[in-house]
Amino acid sequence: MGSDTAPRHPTLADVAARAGVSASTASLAFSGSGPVSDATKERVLAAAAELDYAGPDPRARSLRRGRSGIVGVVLEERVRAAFLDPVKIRTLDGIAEGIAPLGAGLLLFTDAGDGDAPVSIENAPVDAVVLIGCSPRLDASVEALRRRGIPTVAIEGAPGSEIPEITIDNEQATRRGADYLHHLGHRRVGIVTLPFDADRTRGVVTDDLVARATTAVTLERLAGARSVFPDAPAIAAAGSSIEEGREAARPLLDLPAVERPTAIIAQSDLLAAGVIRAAEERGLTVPGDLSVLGFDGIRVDGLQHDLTTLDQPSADKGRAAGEAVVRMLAGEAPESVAFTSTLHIGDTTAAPRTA
Amino acid sequence: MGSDTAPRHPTLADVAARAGVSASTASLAFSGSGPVSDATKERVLAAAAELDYAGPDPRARSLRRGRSGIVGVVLEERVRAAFLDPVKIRTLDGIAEGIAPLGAGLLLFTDAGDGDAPVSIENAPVDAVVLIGCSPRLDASVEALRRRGIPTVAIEGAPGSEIPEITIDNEQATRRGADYLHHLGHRRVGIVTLPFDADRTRGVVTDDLVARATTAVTLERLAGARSVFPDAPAIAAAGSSIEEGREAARPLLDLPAVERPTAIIAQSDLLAAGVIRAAEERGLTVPGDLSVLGFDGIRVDGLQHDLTTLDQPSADKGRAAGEAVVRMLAGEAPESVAFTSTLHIGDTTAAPRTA
DNA sequence: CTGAAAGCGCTTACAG
DNA sequence: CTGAAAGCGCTTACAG
Repeated sequence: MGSDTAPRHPTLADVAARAGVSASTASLAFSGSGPVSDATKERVLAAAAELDYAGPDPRARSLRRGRSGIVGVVLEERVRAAFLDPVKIRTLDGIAEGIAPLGAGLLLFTDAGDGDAPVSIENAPVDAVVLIGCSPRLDASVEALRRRGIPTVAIEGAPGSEIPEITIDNEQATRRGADYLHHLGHRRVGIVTLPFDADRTRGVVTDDLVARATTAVTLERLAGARSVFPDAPAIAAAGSSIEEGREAARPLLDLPAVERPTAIIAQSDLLAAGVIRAAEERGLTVPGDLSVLGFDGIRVDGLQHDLTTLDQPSADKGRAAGEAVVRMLAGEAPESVAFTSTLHIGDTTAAPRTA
Repeated sequence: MGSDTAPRHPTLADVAARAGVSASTASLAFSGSGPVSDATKERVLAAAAELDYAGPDPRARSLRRGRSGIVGVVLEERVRAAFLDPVKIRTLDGIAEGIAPLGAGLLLFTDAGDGDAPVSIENAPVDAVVLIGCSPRLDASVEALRRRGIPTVAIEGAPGSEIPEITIDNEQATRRGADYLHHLGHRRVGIVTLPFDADRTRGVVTDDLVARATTAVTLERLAGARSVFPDAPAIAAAGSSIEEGREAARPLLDLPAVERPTAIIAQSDLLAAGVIRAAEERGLTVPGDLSVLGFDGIRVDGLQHDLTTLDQPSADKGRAAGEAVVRMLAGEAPESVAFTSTLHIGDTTAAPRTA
């Protein structure tokens, strides 16, 4: 017990001292952004090597420069949930591609609303942010980022805010799918929806739930379905997963045969896969006894059907968001981008048996 | 043109001034980590609200505190490539789960070797790092992180380094699969491998290539296969993808029928799927004309077969790495973890026709 | 409970 | 080409 305890890592000042130059000069030697003689530069680098100096501290550098070189991606809910959702993965893939010119890192975190977490919307050291997906907390997030002065772009669901949005035609696309079911002869149709709000309330979709909804995507797809089937009963799931779809389908499928829907419109492919599973568990065949329409256009692992669905360009959306970030960071004005989904007719829809 | 141009964001000092307290007190009011009277705290918060202050700057905070609250994940090659690889996705998922107690963000970047990029191994503002997967540049990465004093754990492929490793039984598992093929009666077996080095050299695997290899996983799986089939010809792919597998299978499948392998051992499921596609393009049936063994245990999108493969616990590996990070950050000594893969017998392997 | 001071490690005008 | 100085915005002992 005597001298220094923790073996402190060397700093630029240490390197400068050893090289016999000023800190400014040492800094220049590292950044290369100034006139330094080759001899001096060599001396600094040699000193750094001798001290096992790892290079300028990124924390100090980013404080001083005001930029961190990091682009944030804000996911709703837990980060790991996103890794289980093929749509999110494809979107992330697109973002990574879009921001590639930046050489920036991608910081993933959530808008769980905990501003005290080490990394959150309120305090993440990011130069720009992409908000992904229909988060109920979106308004608060956008506001927090505005206060921080951080360029932001939202993928889906920031209606009314000032930030650029990357969207798809949720309502029109769903209407197109619903129209198709209608043309096939379906009249009793059920809907399985994504969550409406931060609480992710499960169960029958009431007027009240709709009125208090904060998730634009859910509302838009619901409106599209109801524009064709105004009275279609809807059940809200708590998220986009096969299991949630299976649960949500229950009240619809357990109705007496004469009341049971002949078709179900699901707001995501994973939900649709759950609906199909629920139907098959009850001995119903798809599309014989029940037609099922999805949304997304992903391939669902293990699903034996070619799902009829609205194919949306997830990766394109991500890339557009990434490119918007690059533009904003360059001081340009980014623009919102709207993509279009296409109806893919698979083998999970057919005319109803009793048509 | 006169006064201030850029509408500077308010700082803690501004808030303190407006609240009529010192910066120290204002800081305390925000962090909550000190004794401040309720009245003062309220005054500070009110001043902050009036100034639209967004809270302490994370860059300054992390410089001062010495921690960023960010865990880095280093991927080989481009970030977006990882989003296309199911094994990586499952591993990331596991890491996210493992570090959940930290509330930390996950910063994804690559070890592309460009230390001048805004975010790289040399300068990423991270508290700890997980190196994922068999990177040829691993040694350099580990060394850079050691110099920076950043706790590091490697998933696969850091033999000989001082850092904890999360591994699986690559050699033994592959040997188990090869044994199974041998028992089925196969004697002419080909191998399609992952890359051996940073160059990702494609083509016939020569002794020279093996001698210069820097990717442990590739070598271990190769050794496992050759322990059963010492003379098996091997073709290296440039990555783990269906297309690479398809290409790599070509020289093996284009041999005259009497020399053509009756079975191919692929070092990943994606490569195996490519091998199967290549076989079917040539009118060969699997497993009738060719048995195919994979590695990973993922479901390959669009593959009509139930692949015989070595099922490895990717998510578990990620979680173990995340937990190791949490332990290191808590000052505990982490330990290496070795997982075991299991042989899954699907419908892509059978006795050879000429057995 | 509150304030003055130092300092985290670097970069950037500004002189020379 | 090089150096002295200021400051990025905060937090943390240390006094009081």
